[in-house]
Amino acid sequence: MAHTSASSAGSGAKAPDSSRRSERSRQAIFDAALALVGEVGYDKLTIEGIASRAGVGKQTIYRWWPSKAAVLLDAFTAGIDEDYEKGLPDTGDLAADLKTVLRATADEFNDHAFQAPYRALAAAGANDEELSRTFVARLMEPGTQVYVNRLRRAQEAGEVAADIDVRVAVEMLLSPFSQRWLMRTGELTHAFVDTLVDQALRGLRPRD
Amino acid sequence: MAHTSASSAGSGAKAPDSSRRSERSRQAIFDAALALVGEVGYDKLTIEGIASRAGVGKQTIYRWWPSKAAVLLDAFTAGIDEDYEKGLPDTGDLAADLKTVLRATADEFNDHAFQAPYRALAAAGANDEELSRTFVARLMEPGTQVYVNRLRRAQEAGEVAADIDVRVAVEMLLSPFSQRWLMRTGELTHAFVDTLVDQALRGLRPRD
Amino acid sequence: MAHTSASSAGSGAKAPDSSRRSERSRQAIFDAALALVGEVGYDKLTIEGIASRAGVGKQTIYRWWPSKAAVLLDAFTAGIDEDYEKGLPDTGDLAADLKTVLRATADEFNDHAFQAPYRALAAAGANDEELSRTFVARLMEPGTQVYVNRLRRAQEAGEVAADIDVRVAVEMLLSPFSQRWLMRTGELTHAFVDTLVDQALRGLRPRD
Amino acid sequence: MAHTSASSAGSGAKAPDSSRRSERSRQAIFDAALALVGEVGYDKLTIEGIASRAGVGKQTIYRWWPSKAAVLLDAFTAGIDEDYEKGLPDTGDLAADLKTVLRATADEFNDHAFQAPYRALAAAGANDEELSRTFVARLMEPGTQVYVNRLRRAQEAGEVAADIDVRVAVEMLLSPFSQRWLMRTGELTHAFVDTLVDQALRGLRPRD
DNA sequence: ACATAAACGAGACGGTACGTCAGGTCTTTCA
DNA sequence: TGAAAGACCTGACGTACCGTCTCGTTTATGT
Repeated sequence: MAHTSASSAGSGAKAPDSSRRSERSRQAIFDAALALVGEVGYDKLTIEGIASRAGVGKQTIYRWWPSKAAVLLDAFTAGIDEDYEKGLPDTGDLAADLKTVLRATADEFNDHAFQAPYRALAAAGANDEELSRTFVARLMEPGTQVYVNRLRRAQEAGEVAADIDVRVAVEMLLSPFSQRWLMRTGELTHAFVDTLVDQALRGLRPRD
Repeated sequence: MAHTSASSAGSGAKAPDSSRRSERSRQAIFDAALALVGEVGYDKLTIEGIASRAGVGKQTIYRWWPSKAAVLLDAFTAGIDEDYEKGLPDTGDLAADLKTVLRATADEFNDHAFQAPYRALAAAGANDEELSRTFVARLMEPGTQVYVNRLRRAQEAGEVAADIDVRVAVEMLLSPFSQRWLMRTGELTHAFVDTLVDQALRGLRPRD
Repeated sequence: MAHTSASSAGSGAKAPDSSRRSERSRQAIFDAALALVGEVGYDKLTIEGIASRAGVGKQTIYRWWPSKAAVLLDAFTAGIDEDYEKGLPDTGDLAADLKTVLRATADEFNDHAFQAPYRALAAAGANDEELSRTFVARLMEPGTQVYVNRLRRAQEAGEVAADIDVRVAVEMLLSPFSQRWLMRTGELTHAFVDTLVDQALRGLRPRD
Repeated sequence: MAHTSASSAGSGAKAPDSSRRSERSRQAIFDAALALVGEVGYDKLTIEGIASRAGVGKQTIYRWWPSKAAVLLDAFTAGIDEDYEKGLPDTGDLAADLKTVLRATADEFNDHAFQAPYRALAAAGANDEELSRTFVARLMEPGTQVYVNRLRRAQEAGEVAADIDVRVAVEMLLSPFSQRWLMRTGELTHAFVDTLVDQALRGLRPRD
């Protein structure tokens, strides 16, 4: 998977030659950024700190990224590199499939190493429209899409009513989850996941 | 409604005498903070900027608040001061009541003056656990509670199935709304609100 | 002895009623100022520090003195209160008399408690003309004058040549002493004092 | 003559790379410091003021000097850079030679542009032992030494008695001069200089 | 293999804001 | 009503980073 910079622009400025880029530095910067955001938090994460920890000149960061948020976004997505192509499991039991996946996701979101950068990026996105578009497109949208696809298939199979807006249905499933985590309004337990799936699916079934 | 400072702590440090506090300065700081966050955004909002705009010494801000986030939170809540006691309307038609209120809320969230501080606080909360607790308790929880109450009443009236977890049901209603707005994953239109309410209620009805 | 403020001015400002002044506070301020200048040095001596140490409001200091230098000057002179009226001893042996007094003075100047405030005042005077006039008039001039008187008497007795400028002669005796101490260009030893007196007197004797 | 920074130390802190130093900034800082000390006086001289006037970041000053006194000392000595190697004139007439030089020095000390920084440094030195050592070594000692050398030569020529302590003799000549100026105890007129030289030399001559 | 040009590490630079300290003024409260 | 207490506005402190800009030093072709 290619990880282009978060800033695609570069209108007038002379672009650096990315073929001569030091892979070594790039990786060291990612490692440093992720380590530091976990240690000191996003607010105290600095370009200087990353450069110093990575054993890299500041200019090497400024040459390739426009902001610390962009660095972190690239670092995080490079570390994820997950395979959305498989899609959700489809055992025929929609509720069971959703519970399986969401329980696993809950465990992931409860992992400390994962929290700091993800939270930081979500927060930075709230105040920076361009960043949030990239964040959503790169990280959130693919994850959402697999749910949409799974529900679409269930809909075709008659498991879900035809007049259901699948997109909204997925949001009803995932947003309470994201919201609890991001705003710390509640724990992400397996019990919560189960209740969420059960109640969400109640409304999707075709009426008699 | 009393708005105490976001930092209730005061462990070892000697607290200033709040009875001698200048109400004039307090109000000027709130006005400046809200105006500036709208003009320059949260990241470029500075304590110095607030102090200067408010015609106030920096120390007067540091004396009463621990961070710019705390200032903004107090400023924002002081400006809201809304009356949650009335609760949601109850015309007997749950769907209609919810649509009415959520459409109005959508309009409010689409208002520019409201966006900047709210977004900023939500974002700051993501990286600062203590702040997020205050933010949730002061701003989000009361708003959520009125929905919980309304649904509880509907449940008692038999409009909503007895085995429904009302809290989760409210989250299914409100989180997609908040999420769309915060992450900019979609527009907050009246059509979206209507679909959301309709699909959410589908699952709540008692089964035949 | 009356200790008027170092700033005699006070042209337009309404003068406080000095008859109602708290002698208790005044003394506490002097004690605090002298103690602190010895502990932290002149540069880190602050009005707030003096007020706090003296258990006194800041305004009580600002009411009666215009600057920390003025406080210190009053504190120091109040603590000295020496008796210049006796004048120098006159045993008939000018050299012996001078050596006796200057050796004692050297010991005094080498005393730590004496150094800090005196140095501080001399330094402050270098940059503040008005203060230096007061400092000189109150502390240096009286001390110089007793030497002038003693030499004048010696001149009348024929021990010192009639065409000698006594004032300059005294400066030749005392300035090397002060200079060494203030600028730390040398030690104030008894040997130095003796050499100084001997060489200074050599030029004063009437010529054959 | 090389003018190294007043802070020779650099014990634990990592020293900046002086080969990359901006000569432009260095000179601008000197100019600003000297101009400002003349305009506002030493007490109101601030690092921020110097930086701003010099068009320089504050850190550029803090990187190279430990205090405003050190800046001023370097600025002043860089501006002097005088040539002590020539020594005092030696026409064979000691009194005339001394009067010539001291009259010129008196004129220099009466020059306004010279006064502010020199006074400031002398004063700062009184309260800061390390600074005073540098001040004396860099500015006062070389000036004193040329007098010592001249007198030594005169002593060898038999013009001055062999048992005279030349160092003390020079102090008797120069200290009254410095003292009058620093403490403002008198004017530095040519008449004063002449009297001083004449009376000082009276005691130096070999006895019959 | 060598020249050359770009990326690189390092870090000085002009700036902005930080959070703290003290200055000097003003108001409130107490004895 | 003088003095304690201390909140207030002001402004400088010394520090941390910002983003830009040289400096030599690799490094990686492309002739």
